[in-house]
Amino acid sequence: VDYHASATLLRRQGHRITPQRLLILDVVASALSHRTAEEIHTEVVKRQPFIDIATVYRTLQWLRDVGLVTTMVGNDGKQRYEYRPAGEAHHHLVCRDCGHELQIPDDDLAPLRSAMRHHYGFQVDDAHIALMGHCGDCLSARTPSAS
Amino acid sequence: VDYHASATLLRRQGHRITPQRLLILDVVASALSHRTAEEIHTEVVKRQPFIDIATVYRTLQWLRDVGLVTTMVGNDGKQRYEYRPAGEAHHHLVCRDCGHELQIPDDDLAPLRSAMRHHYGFQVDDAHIALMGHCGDCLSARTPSAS
DNA sequence: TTAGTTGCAAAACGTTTGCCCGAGG
DNA sequence: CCTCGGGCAAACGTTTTGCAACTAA
Repeated sequence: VDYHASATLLRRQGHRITPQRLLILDVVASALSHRTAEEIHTEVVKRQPFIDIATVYRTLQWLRDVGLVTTMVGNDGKQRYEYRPAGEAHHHLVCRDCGHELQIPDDDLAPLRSAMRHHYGFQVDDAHIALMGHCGDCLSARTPSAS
Repeated sequence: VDYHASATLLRRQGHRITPQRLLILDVVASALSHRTAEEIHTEVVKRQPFIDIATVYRTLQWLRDVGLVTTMVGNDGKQRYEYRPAGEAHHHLVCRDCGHELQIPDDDLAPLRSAMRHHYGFQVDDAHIALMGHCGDCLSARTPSAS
């Protein structure tokens, strides 16, 4: 993933680009879906064993502040981080069985958003939403008699 | 709220109905929206000062197990509990500004659910979903120039 | 009576913070 | 240089757990 340009830009803006920050950014950017701080730290330590998890937390907050990652709380209560340099709204379908995440475009939620706006005057966030459920593979693998 | 019948049924099923459990159930059932364990404990202690928060946690888990309350994690990472004896699917619009919760029927999410089913073969859970955003009151109170 | 529940305290867990050294610019 | 970020350890807030006393049934 191309985060090199972002790093250069950040350095020009006065941010310090350290090996730790680059490594953590690389791990987050290479991940395919949301990751917890601990998962990221585990991956980071494989390459640089002395990086502390506190550094991971601080760097993830920094990455969120500068707009390179977004955060969300999983249904396990843990904070999860995802690389998202541009601000395109997108959402997730998370399978409760296999844990697989499907990314869906904001267009799929647009009708719901406008319905909520009209029915209740409520403006649903653009920020990404995770819908829990079961993916097609797990559904077909399931016995019809089971709930 | 009528949870007396539920309590009677539970007792008949071999569950022990203690004063603590009845009080905690009453507090949860009287709440108008999702509450954290600590909020529930605060309310409980007003009536019975010696009830420990550990009892609140254990009772809330028990209430979830027997199907009288549902749980969800707020975007603050805290677990939140809501009295819901029947299984009617319903969802929430949570305002990020004032914290107000609007209950919406499952019908509002039905189109989205069927769209996800057809587009991605994904079965979105019936379990209630919280959509974050801003309610009409807070929107109109907001300066147009603000984000 | 007796299995299950409570209160208390301590542990567990994810996350944050204070400190001082070290490295980036 | 001089400021900011890093490692370490300790603090933090929420939730869980071990245990002895107790109580609902």
